[in-house]
Amino acid sequence: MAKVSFKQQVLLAREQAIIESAARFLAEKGFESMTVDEVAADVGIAKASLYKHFASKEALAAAAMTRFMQRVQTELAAIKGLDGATPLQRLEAITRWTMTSQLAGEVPSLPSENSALRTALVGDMVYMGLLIEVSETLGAWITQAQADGVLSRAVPPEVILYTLFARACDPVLGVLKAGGHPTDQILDWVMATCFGGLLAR
Amino acid sequence: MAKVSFKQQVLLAREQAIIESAARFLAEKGFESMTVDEVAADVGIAKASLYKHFASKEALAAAAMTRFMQRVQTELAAIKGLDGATPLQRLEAITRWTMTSQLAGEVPSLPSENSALRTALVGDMVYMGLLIEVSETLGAWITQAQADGVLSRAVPPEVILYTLFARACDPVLGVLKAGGHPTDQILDWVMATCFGGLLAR
DNA sequence: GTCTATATGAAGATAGAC
DNA sequence: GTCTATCTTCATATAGAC
Repeated sequence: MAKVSFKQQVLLAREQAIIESAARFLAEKGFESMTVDEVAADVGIAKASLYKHFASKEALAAAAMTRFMQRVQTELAAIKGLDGATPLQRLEAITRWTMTSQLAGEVPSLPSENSALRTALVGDMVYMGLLIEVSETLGAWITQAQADGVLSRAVPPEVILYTLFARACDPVLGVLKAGGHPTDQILDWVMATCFGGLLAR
Repeated sequence: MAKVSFKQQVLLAREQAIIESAARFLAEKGFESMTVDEVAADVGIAKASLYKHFASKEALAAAAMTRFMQRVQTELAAIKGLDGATPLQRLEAITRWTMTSQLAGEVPSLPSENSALRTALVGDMVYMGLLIEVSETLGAWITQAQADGVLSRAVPPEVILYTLFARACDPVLGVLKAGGHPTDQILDWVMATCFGGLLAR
């Protein structure tokens, strides 16, 4: 374990504060609408100082996305530790967790296909590594749940994986929240439509 | 019927061309990333000329959104004309149609909650009027399908309505398209996950 | 209404003192 | 590393001739 001086710890803490702030703005208004000025102002530092920590707006956003993926991974590790839970229950657990995060304004909205951020992310080894690990964990649960016959076999695992990712950013959550519904109620509804579907059962 | 001179028709056609182009860029890269320059260049006119037609970028985007809503309404009218179709079948038809449009790059991605476009849209009487009409049509089918027992009664009609709106812009479609799957296959998969849910039936 | 040319402003990024 | 002040770019929007 490398020794970390007090000064370095302060710097690291500041860096975390910057990422934290960026993540919130990213969740709130998206990459294009977020400005480096407002992030710096929110943290309470000069913009030039921020640029000492991150080379570009893209790098900053990538750091925020990476931090979120790390949290996902941490949560996945906790869910793996649940003894006796079925793969399906684990999938439901992580989905509910991401939705909760989204309602709390903690999920940076995923960039649209042609975003500058997109390009930066696919070149980010750390982020891509995390993304792959998360995908593999989910993928294993999905195929197992399909084998168990509890998850639909009408669609390939790939489609289920993408759907779960997409639901973490589902705009329906925000609309219902704006409608004044309680959080638990919203979660139940959206989980029901996601897993149960719109058709009656 | 007011008489429309030839000159006016040419202008109207040009205006339609502008809207058409804007709609494509809006679908491709979103409101923030779309620039008035590229729209003007795409249409083949000077930017200043475009501003003779539309007062602002927001107004242009609003026009594109409005045109899309008009198309939705036209499609809804056609679906209403289908004799013997159940409300559920009509809902499935319009959903499949919007997804098809999305894959064709014809659906302007709906603005995130804190967008400048959002503000412009809620103040646009024509757009809001169309949105309300469309919502009422869908709402009627939804409640009827619930009463028939074929659509889930575990969630209020409101949630189903929002979910259908959201699925018209589902990023899963684009990801699967990028993955090289044929359009019909994609439609079947996403329709299945939307209406049938992820759980086995 | 269409054009060329330009004004205006916002935002990403940097220079240079401390 | 942090700051103030500045540079640069680019996108929205407009002026003014035709």
